[in-house]
Amino acid sequence: MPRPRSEKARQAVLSAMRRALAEDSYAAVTIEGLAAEAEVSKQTIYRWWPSKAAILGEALLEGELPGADALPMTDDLASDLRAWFTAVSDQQGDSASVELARALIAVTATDPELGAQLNERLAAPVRTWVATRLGLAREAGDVRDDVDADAIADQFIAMASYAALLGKPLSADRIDHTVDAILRGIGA
Amino acid sequence: MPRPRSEKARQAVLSAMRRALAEDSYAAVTIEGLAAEAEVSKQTIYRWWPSKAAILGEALLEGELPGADALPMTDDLASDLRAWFTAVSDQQGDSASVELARALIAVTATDPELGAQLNERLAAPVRTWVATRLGLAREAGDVRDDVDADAIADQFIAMASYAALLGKPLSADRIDHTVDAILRGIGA
Amino acid sequence: MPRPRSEKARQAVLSAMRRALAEDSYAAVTIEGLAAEAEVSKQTIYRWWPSKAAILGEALLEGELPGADALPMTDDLASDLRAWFTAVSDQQGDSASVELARALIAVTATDPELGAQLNERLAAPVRTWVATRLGLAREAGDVRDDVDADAIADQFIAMASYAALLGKPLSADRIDHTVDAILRGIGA
Amino acid sequence: MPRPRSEKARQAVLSAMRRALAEDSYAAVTIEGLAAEAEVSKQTIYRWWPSKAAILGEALLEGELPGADALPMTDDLASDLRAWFTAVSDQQGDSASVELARALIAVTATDPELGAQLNERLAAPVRTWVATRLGLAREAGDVRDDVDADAIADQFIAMASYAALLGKPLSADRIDHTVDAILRGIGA
DNA sequence: TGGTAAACGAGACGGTACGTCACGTCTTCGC
DNA sequence: GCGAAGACGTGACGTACCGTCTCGTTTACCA
Repeated sequence: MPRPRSEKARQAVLSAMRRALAEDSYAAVTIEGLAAEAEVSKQTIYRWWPSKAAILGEALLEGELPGADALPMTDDLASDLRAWFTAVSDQQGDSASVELARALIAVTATDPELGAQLNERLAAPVRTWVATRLGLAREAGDVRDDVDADAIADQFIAMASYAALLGKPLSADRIDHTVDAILRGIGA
Repeated sequence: MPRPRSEKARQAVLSAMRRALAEDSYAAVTIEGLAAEAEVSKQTIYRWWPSKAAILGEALLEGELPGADALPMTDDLASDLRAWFTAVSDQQGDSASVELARALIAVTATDPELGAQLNERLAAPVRTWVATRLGLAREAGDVRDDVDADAIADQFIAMASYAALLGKPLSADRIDHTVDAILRGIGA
Repeated sequence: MPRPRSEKARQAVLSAMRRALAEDSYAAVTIEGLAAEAEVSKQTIYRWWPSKAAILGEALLEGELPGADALPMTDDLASDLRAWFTAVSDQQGDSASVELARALIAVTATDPELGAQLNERLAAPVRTWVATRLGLAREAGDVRDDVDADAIADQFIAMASYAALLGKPLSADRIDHTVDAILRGIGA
Repeated sequence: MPRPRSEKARQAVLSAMRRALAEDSYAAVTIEGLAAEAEVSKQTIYRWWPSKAAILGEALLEGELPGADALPMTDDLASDLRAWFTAVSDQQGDSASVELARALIAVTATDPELGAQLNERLAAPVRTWVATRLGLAREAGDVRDDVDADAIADQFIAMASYAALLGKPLSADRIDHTVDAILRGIGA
């Protein structure tokens, strides 16, 4: 019966979180600051989110997932993999994206429970893409039967995360090398 | 005639940091708490370290580096790689090691500069081990000439870090799969 | 056409105020708490009362005025005065009454304007009683012509208030002493 | 060994409390505001005082006690009493003094325990003055043997408090009347 | 007897102050 | 003269109420 939750306030907070991360490290973001930036009372934040990390989580889930939006599916496996790595690498040229990724990592390092949940959700698209794409390749006889798609996907995500963490996107050369080695590793 | 820096105090602080990390996340560790735990004044800490992260760095460098102490060098490449991944995976069964690794990641996420320095130092042994071991294998004709040892090493470290971050050590099965795929990827 | 003000809600609030004061100091009473206790919405309170103090005022005016209900009027002045002081002193044995009196004092200390209005109303019966009783005594020749009834009444109220404030009701002995001295002071 | 408590900070807080009371009611004074006004951190206040009331108490004890500094002791009892009431009445013309007195009353209404302690200390000089002065008068035969000095003193303080609370200082006329009645009441 | 408008409960909202915690700096004194 | 102890100003924490503002629901009057 009471007044319904203000979607405006919710979006303002999530957006403030994204803006704050673009300028500061996750550790430097304060709830006080978010409230001020979003022109929302602290109480409103505490009413709806249990922690700073939860706000980040929601902001991530609503926003574009780092490295999970470009899921190419042509009929050339090599070029698809290269395309994904390249997209990730390009995205890591944008500091806002890098900071989002780092924030996600920082949250996970501090609160593995929540981090795992977020990872679950953010990695899922990549995992299903890899599974689908490799499935097709296997049917085409391009890939071994015993290939473990999840292992490959985790490997991709690990490499992307590590690159984001250190702020060193994979170079085009290294992407080529890596994709070649992977293909040889899983090829029929 | 000044009194020289107290090595005892220094060790007490580093050890307090290690003990604190065994019980709490890096973010939950406070300088105030370290000082109390180490029975050292805050001033002593501030005199010798510029930040909490620096203490962690020094503690890491003095302690055993996670996943960098077992660098096997037999004449069987496959078993050497498996041995390394297994050692890392075993070490990740120990929560203290995991927390150290997570702390390192958290620091890097917050302060990439310092994180990169630490990473440099901690990853170096792994990188040189991979370079040396693959060099030998290449001489033996077991590995392609164009293999990029650093790329491989980074891939290893990325996978180990990601596993530590999520608290999900690689299973024996996945290690086998992964090593097989890598060998196929880089094999002559 | 509209729904009329709910007398039930009004009484619930006033009663909640009285109950709250029986357990806590006036400063510790909150409108939020009153609303919950009275099972009334905050809005209903704010619709009908401008302040917490106003609720207290109404509660006081509806309830029994502390020290203003026993206004004895026999033909023995000394015993009448003793009776009043004794009644007040007895009432101050009841903690609920004391807290009501303290609340009145607290309101007055914070908002002298409103406090004066309340005092006006609550003290009026005492003042008229003193005026009437002393008038009779003067006619009987028991009391000087120049006696200032209001001054005497104020003195009574001041003593009662001070006793309530400190939680030290006048002892029987002191009442006797005081009444004797007063009678000598105003006696013909 | 540590740094000793800063007397400067202490005085700044007490003085800020006195200034704040001169402008607002005690209830409207906030610790936050005191800290800002005194240019002192909240922590410093909380380190040394358990409550806002305690600050007021210390401020009162260090400052001039309302109505307790003019304790006349000539050889004319009537004029001494008149002098005291007049001094109190005059002091109540100064709004700062009135607000201090009201604050004291407000504290007592909220926390009778602490209020009683403060009252003890602040009333003591008056009580001893009354005892001494009436003692002299009794020796001179001006006053009855059975007079209860404490009862008289409490009566004085009650009247002064009540006047301060309502902001209605006793008029010269009423002082005369009152002192006359008291003298008749206690006179030999 | 059904419409309607105010009063109601519930509670979300932007705020302010609370009392606590840790920060990084400083001052004092003892070893 | 280093180091412990700890006071200091600063500022974020998470909580409690403030007074205002929607929300649907309920209910007394009037047509």
